[in-house]
Amino acid sequence: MPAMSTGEADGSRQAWLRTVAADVARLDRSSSAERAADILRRSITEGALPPGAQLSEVELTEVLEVSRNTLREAFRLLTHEGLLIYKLHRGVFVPELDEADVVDLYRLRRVLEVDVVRGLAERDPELPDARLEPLHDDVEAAEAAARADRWPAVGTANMRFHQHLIGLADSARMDAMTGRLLAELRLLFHVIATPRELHEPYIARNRALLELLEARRYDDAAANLHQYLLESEIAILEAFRAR
Amino acid sequence: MPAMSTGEADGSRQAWLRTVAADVARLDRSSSAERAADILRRSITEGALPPGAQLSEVELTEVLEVSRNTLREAFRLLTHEGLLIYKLHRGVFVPELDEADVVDLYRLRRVLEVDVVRGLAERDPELPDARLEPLHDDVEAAEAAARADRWPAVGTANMRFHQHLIGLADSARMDAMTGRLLAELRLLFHVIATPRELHEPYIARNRALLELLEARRYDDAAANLHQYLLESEIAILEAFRAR
DNA sequence: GCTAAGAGATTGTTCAACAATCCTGCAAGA
DNA sequence: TCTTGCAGGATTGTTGAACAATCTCTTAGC
Repeated sequence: MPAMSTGEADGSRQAWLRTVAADVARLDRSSSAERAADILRRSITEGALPPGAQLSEVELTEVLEVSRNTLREAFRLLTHEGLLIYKLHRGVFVPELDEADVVDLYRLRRVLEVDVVRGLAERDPELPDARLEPLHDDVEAAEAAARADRWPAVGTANMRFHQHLIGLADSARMDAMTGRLLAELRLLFHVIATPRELHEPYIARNRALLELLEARRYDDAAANLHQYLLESEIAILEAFRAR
Repeated sequence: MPAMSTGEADGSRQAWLRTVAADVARLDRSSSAERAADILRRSITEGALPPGAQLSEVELTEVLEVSRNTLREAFRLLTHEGLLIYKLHRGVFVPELDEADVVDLYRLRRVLEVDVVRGLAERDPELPDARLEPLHDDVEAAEAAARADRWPAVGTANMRFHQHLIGLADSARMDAMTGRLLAELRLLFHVIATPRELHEPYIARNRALLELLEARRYDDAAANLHQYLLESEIAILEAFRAR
């Protein structure tokens, strides 16, 4: 640990400590179970494993080159993210979400995200512009992906935008909950036939929301987001019924 | 499956199917890992395993009479409930929550619980009085436990009251989140010396809240609950600093 | 007193085996 | 034809032992 003067640079030193801690955590996360979970997570969120699919233990031990016990630990990890469900003595399956799940997920998204934005008003001075940069990057990533006609990437950028939005609240538990909610939401997207119609509207709405945040108009932003999520829920429900 | 006329009794048949499904789920939950997790969960929430304690694998395999693999699966279950934390190559520990965690937990409680109560207004007709009965039972259980000077039991009844309150929203995900939040909250209670001073105020407040709900005065109930949780957070923070 | 090497303990992972449960298909009976 | 009961095979649940990787604590050396 390098010796630094503690007075003026204390804040930057804290920041540095956090980045190092994040790096260490990233290195440490190299357990076989979590690596296997990473691969399965991608397969599920990208749709290679469709809802309702069963994951065979023996088959996956060969593909992932891990033991059955380690694989089962990976299953548990994904189970608690909502990406798999366990049926005792029958195996693990990719969940099949229905309309009630859409309503449930969106209700929680509205509650959490709107509260985060509204809560920003009370601590405006603490929020430097730099905190909004990740959101900015996500918006531009979505716009770039749309120009390249890569709609799944647009969806991914949209997810990140909302995850970063929640991140503004500095609440570890909200971050974790949102991670789960968005992962489950991705499960829904795969049963929808037209990704373009689904994801395109979000691009402009995210940018509009970001501009309200940058202007520090938090109440307007909250109202905007509330309406945004209500309409988004309706759109998904409709796409879901039309599948 | 008994044959029933599908016309008039369709609603009650659906209800019956749900109760059966719930019974089946309850029977199915008998895996060794989950049983071990149940025992450990109680030990942690009741304080037998204090915050900071390490759980040795070899020791617990003997006590719980399960293999190391099964025990580790139980650890994973509890890890994702927030009742244990994994440190790679070092083992599992009971988390030590600090003041920031109190603030975080209460922020989420306020967001979720207040939203549930406020949301009841929109579906008042669907909410029969019977739905409030569990809350009623919890209030009376708390009052009885207080008369018997059993303050930990008062705390348990209080937790159940709030879990049942969330349950009114019929949201499986809110139920799960609340279960986690309240379990973590219990972790905090054990570092506080005076359970009576901590739990006593909740008894009357819960009853007052219940009466507002029974009177269908949802907005008043929501405002009451919001203030209730704000003050409760302050009380816990003070007790925490004074430990 | 401080640093560095090593022994011992603990966790991470694998493998093979057996028990318990589920699914499938088939045959017997109403 | 439809239901019921019963194998048989396949899959999951659990165990125990073994070895590798990592951490912790003690001890030796400066």
